[in-house]
Amino acid sequence: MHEQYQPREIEAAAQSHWDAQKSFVVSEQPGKETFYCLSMFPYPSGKLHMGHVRNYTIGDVISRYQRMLGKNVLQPMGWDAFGMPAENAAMKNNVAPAKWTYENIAYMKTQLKSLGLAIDWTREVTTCKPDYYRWEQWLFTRLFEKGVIYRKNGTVNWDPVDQTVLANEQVIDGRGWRSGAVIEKREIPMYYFKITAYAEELLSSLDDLDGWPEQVKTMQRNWIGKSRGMEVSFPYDVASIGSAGKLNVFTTRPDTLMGATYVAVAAEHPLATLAAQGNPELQAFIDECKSGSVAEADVATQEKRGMPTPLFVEHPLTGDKLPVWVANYVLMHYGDGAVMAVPAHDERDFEFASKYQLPIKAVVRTSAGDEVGSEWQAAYGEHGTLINSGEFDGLDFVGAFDAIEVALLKKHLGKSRTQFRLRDWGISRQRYWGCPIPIVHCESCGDVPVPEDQLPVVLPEDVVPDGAGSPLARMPEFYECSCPQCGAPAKRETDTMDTFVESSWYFARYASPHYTGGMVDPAAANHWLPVDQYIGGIEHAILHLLYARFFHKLMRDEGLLSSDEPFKNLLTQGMVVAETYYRVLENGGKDWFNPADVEIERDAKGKVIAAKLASDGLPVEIGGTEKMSKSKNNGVDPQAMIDAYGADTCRLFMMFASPPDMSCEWSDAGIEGANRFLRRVWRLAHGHVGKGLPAALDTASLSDVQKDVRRAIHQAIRQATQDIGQHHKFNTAIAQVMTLMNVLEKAAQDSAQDRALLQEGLETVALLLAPITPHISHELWQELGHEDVIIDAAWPAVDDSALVQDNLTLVVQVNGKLRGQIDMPASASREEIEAAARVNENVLRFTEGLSIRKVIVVPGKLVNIVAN
RNA sequence: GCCCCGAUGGUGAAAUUGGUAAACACAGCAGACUUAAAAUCUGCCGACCGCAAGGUCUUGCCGGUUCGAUUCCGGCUCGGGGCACCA
Repeated sequence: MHEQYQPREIEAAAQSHWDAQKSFVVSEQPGKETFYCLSMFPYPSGKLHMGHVRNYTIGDVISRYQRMLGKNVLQPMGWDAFGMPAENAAMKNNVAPAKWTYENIAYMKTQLKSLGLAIDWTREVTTCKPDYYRWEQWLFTRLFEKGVIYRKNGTVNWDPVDQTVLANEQVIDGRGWRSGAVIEKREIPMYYFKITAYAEELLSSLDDLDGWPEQVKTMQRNWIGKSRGMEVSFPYDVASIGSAGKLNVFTTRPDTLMGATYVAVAAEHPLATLAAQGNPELQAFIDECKSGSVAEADVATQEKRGMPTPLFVEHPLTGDKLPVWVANYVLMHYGDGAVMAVPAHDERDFEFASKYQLPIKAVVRTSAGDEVGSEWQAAYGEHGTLINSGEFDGLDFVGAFDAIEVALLKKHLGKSRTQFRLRDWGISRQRYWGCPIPIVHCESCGDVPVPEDQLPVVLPEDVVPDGAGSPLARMPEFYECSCPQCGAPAKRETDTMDTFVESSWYFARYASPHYTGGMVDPAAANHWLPVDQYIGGIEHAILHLLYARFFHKLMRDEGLLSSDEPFKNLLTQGMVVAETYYRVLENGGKDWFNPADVEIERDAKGKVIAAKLASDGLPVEIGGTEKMSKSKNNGVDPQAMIDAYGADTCRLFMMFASPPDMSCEWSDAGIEGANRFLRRVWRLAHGHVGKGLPAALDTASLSDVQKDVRRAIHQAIRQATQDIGQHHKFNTAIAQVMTLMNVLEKAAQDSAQDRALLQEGLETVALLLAPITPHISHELWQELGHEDVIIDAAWPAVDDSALVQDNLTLVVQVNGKLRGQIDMPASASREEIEAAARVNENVLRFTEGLSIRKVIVVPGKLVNIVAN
């Protein structure tokens, strides 16, 4: 055993052993319990970032721990390889997205391997390869025929200068990021997944996901947004329009119907279009509403504006004339693109009505009273007893809901309805680097799905996009084809699919990644699925996880697999953040400096007081900790850290810095500390092994001091097992091992028994660290005299007899304040504990002159004496 | 704007069910070893008062429940994630 800890050699040796033995290649083994551990696959952006290192280390710790519990563990990896960054890189460097992507994959794969992850690389999946996406196209055609996919118009960001559709991310302050042109909303035909048909199930089966964080389930429930309300129809004023009709709205507050004072429609609503005929002013307003991005955050934060139309509708119950307004806060795609406005009981309506002097009529008695003042109060939105509502006066919410429904039904002007906030999933993208949509447009046959024997529709890989629309739409060799049904000349669809589609089913493909007979081999899929543990960033809490759940149900309904949900347990990891440093430029912008180039100045207590740039010695501003990003230039390159300290040190630091679901702050000093700890472990083991391996431990004849050491060993096992196995709190598990190391380093090494105890201690350290720092543990295990390898060793078991303690220290409080401690035999009764506490010197001092009202004894913990 | 989450020493954090706030580290300070440096080891380390024993205060802010609140409840402030074409 080498005297120094040499991570480079140790890690290379361990990794080549695993490679040679194919240690992490798994196959279905009937009868052996499976554990499918999956980390969200990366987008091959160029090189690994710290978020990847964190994600994959967490997954690896769980995988290796489960393997030590004796399970058949599957941990696969792949590449979410389609997406916009490849097109951007292509435009910047004049290189084809395919080439750029494949090169990135090759490099990032070497990086992942250097982390020593227990991955079955034979199952690698790359979503931009035809053998993957052909099954996505196959499913598309099946779903299209079933009607689960359909075509309708959708709204997109249109850049009028570049003549192209932009992603929300590419719209900055309402303008195109490259052209600077004001963005317009434009309607184009798209394909949609009918996810709303699964809304009810996506909602209800959340209740069965016990292994998911409550927070994520809440977000999904709110996103799906099931609400019970009323569909209400407002008949048009025939005379003023020259045609009759009904304006339909949906409301969750039909009890406030008698307080509706106007109705508002979205700019895209047919009624708005109708009203704008021969009304240039209104038309101008509608056009203005069409500028800006389609992102809801932009729409919802813009100033609420509106314009009256000359139109009126009739109140369905009173027959009163209500004016029709066009308002920019009404969303066309939610409900019916129109709302009934009750300014007295809805904050947005209140704001709008106040701005445009529309009437406000209170119809609910709230905790704020019967009146509505000039300032909005939260109480106005409460449920309460109806007032000013004619025959409905005095009814509560439920009573009014029912009575108003009866009244509306009688007039055929409304009925109760369940509404979802969830919208169908539009997947058409006018982009090149994505999976082609397998549809052929034929003049006589319409939209024809590409037959199975003609799949895949292969994406040409030698194309360099230029940012002006989709290149496929300009490639006759791609789009010219004949109709699969009638054989006439036809045009292939040139849109590609949303990249969320690929990431919605990759977890199933890993079960049978090379299967050529279908999307998945049902036997393999059912063997491995559902995923036992899924790990990824919290930023995916809604969209990706909802789409993957949806796809799983689609595949189930195709008969491809039998489970209802894809991910049994979910762990959402926090972000990796780091300090930022900048200087303000003359133009007011900021110049960001990488932490690696900045020197820190501290005061006597170690508090950071200033920072300067190493290269010029001049001060820089400290910008606070933020998510590692290119824009803030605060990224720390994991490769540099692995090269300098080794993978084990990086993994240990990452797992120790904070629990996985919290954000994790990068610290150069912290990684030094992690490295120091591994060197300490190595040094202790080296000293121990150098003296020859000891004989077996005789647990029956331990001295009190030796019992203390052994208790420390088994306390560490107990705690670390709980922390890793149950709570995924790797930071406290590591702290336990550190505490154990502190004990072992101080323990005697004189007698054979001492040395046997140290052997047990060091084996425990190696085993408890094995999932976290697998390379050093691999090496230590051999040095400690084991023939087998540590990845196949069993996780250590707690010897309860080692934990027994004869005496306990209890805390004594007076009125909840700590006043002393008493040592008591573990067997002491309540009465004995209370008696001992009462005569404690400090307790007597603080209870002098007071009478004791109550004594609370918490066994094994404390005594609280209540006195006054 | 809407939904979700978070806030504890100089720093990262810990605290089974409401029961000793600050475990384990990092940084810092003092010392040992060394010709020196590195490495390593030992001690101190929330704030304030005190020679000390000890005391008072302290978990973003305000209030409540409780013998006892970092933990539960109500109301704020600030920070983060998501908002359907970033992945």
